[in-house]
Amino acid sequence: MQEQNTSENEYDIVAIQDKWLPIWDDIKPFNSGLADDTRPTKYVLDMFPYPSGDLHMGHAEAYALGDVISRYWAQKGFNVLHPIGWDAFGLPAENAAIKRGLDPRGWTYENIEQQKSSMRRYACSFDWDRVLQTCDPIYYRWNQWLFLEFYKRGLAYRKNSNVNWCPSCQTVLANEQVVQGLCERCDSVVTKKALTQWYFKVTEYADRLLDDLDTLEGNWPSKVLTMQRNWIGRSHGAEVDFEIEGRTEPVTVFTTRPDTLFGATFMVVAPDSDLAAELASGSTPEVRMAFQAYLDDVKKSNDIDRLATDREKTGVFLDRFAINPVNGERLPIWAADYVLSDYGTGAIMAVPAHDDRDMAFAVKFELDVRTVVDTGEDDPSVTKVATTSEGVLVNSGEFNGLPKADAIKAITEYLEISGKAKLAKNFRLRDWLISRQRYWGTPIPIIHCDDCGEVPVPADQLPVELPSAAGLDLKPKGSSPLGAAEDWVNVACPKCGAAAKRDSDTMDTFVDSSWYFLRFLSPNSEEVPFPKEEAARWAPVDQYVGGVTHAILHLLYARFFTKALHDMGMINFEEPFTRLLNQGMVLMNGSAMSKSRGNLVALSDQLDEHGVDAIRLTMAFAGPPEDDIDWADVSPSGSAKFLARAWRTANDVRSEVGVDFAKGDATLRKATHSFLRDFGPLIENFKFNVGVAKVMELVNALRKTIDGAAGPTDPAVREAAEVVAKALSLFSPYTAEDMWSKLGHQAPVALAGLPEADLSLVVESSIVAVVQVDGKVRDKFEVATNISADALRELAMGSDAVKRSIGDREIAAVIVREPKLVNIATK
RNA sequence: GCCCCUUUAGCCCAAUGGCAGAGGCAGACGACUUAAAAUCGUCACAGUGUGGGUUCGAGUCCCACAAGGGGCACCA
Repeated sequence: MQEQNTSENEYDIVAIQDKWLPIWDDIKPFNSGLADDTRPTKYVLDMFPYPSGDLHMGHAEAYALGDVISRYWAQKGFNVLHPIGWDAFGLPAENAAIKRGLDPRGWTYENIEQQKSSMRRYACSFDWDRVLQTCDPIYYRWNQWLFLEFYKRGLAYRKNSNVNWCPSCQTVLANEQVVQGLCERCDSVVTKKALTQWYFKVTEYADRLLDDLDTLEGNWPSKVLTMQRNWIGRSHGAEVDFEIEGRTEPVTVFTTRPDTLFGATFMVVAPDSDLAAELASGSTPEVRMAFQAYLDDVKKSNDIDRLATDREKTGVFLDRFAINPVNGERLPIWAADYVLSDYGTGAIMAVPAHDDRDMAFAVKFELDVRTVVDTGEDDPSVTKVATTSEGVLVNSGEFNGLPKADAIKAITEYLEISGKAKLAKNFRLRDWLISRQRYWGTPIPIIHCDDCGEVPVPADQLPVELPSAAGLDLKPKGSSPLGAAEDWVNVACPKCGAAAKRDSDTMDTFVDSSWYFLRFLSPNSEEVPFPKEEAARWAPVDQYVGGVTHAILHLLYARFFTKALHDMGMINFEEPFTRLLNQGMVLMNGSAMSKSRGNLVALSDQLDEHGVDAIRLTMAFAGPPEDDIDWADVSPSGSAKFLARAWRTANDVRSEVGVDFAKGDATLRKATHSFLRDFGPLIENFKFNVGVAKVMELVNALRKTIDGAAGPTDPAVREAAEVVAKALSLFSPYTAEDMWSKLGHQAPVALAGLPEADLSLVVESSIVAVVQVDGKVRDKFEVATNISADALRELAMGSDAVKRSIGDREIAAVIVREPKLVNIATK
């Protein structure tokens, strides 16, 4: 048989892609910045990519899912801001540059161009007029501006502290770069080093960062909320002052269990604290030597040892004594590394009977155990197993008999009168170390002058641009490569004019990503980081989409920035991301894709083989978006097959644009409108996989109608095909656009608008009712949907099958749920 | 060690406390074809990881356990 015009009748995704991409470039359907746009606004944001190489399967999933949401709101008539940019500063660019002897700029911008072109092909609904790159001076000058605003307010400060140090890379590492105590890049054992570094005072916002998580409940994954709560880690308790023999000032300890004060049998101080050094120095020569030896040991230890479970407790007795404020007892003071110098006050009261760690220590060094809370369990002073649960006080003088909560209150209040205690809280959260001794980042806009100290770079001298990397040795050597850029680093002090030096550190790249969502509102402004009125119009982000790997750091830092900017009067909201979706990962045969595992699937190969639309559809259809996708379990060729099937239906329609749908086949119209009823809520609740299944269902119904009695001229066929094209545009925009065109419409289908369901077409006049006996189905019959309970009960009781099933048993109850169900319970 | 999530057909996954199956993959069969591919169509006795409980009724709620995944882990 002779084939007809092939291009007309065969689904050719490559031709379709080539046809529509330039047309979209021309008509810019997703331009969000038109002045006369009166549509309501939505801000949908995907976490921006790091430009390391081309896009991979993980990007493909994340951006496909974000695009479903963005395109959905566009179809619902919203002016959607859906921008994209690049998180372009950072170590990988610098390392690649070192390896190849190139400027990180070249590597970075090449990768950005590569990703940009892949993104366009991938047909995300981005507003391409709002692109930003954090390594552009026009972007990072505002990092510097914000840093200086923070500095003015005391939110940016410099301090000396013990930081993570990789002896091989010769650089400070962020906490997230330390994996199981090893440097993530070279696997060297990470040590601690005392360095003066810049910090952002995140802890000042600890309470608000914690409390405001409640406002996100239901809109963020509960897993992320839990992780943030744990990370901030607020504990309530009391600070209690202990007099120290031979010392004027008392030592304050933080405890969450002031109710156990009578059970304190010793005190422990962090060995690396000033207090420990001072107490030791006031002790005997033997103690001083023992302490110094212990301190050296502790400093040599690393996180691998520290984090080992079941680790033996170590410590050294300082031969000094504290006085228990509740009973005047002398408590020996020990230095031990299970007490941290940077949490609480670096000193604790030890209550071995009711704390596992104190008990382990007491057992090891044969210290007293005194039970002061009766929990009903065996006596810890006998068993040497601490009891930490609720109970009533014993051995606690006038407080005996009080339950835990009351005792905490009573003892704290009792000590408060004499000024020896007060209620207190502590956080696990630490301030954010933002200095990096690296080249490829935002220079810190501070000048160090011998006379004036830290001098902020005046605002009119921003940006402090990164000098060219030419001639600089970027290899890590413990201090920033920028220090060697003589022309750049040596400047006159802005205050006194004397010779001074620029701060040569750069900022952590998490600073860049902490406020980029606001920069999209005016990515090229040289006047302001973002205009207040634009922020009021668009922000906060209505829907944020990204990986759960950023559950703590990025999201916490962005929340901190948002609160700080709020307090600076720049924005009128306090949470940056109203709703959050964490998509899963793309795996291959059960594990993360990697070159070394040999299970890498190249996105570009997949796109070449199956087409963009099929890959995007597969991502959405694979399962719930937060679940991982195992690429071995899904079928991109099946997706392509479905798309061809859907596309063919549009090709088969034989009626004119504007035909009266009301005259169409009732069965198909019902399918179309129940689809319309179900689809929106599914997408809004992130059930994209179910949404795709519903489109498939509608396509099946449509196919059946075209091939059936109603045929391709039936108006309902056109109605259904148009709905399919519009719905499919969220997942597979090329195919949808081509269908829309075949149906006689102008591009873009993306803005054609999903109609509301006509529910009158969906209502059933009759329904199949089920009769159960003791929960088992025994009969069913068709009844009117408006049947009364009595009538339904009557029908059910009259059924022969039901009677047979009941037999001669006595009926206990008849539950009627009209019009669907009757359940007869027997005795 | 503590906390959280998941467990439904060979596989991926649906199912407001009310007939366990929406959709897909793989498979079987049929139509079309000389044949195959493509296309169109037909085909599902799994009793929902295990054991208890609540209920007229449980995949769904509660408890315990198991397996898999994730988070936290000397934070006083």
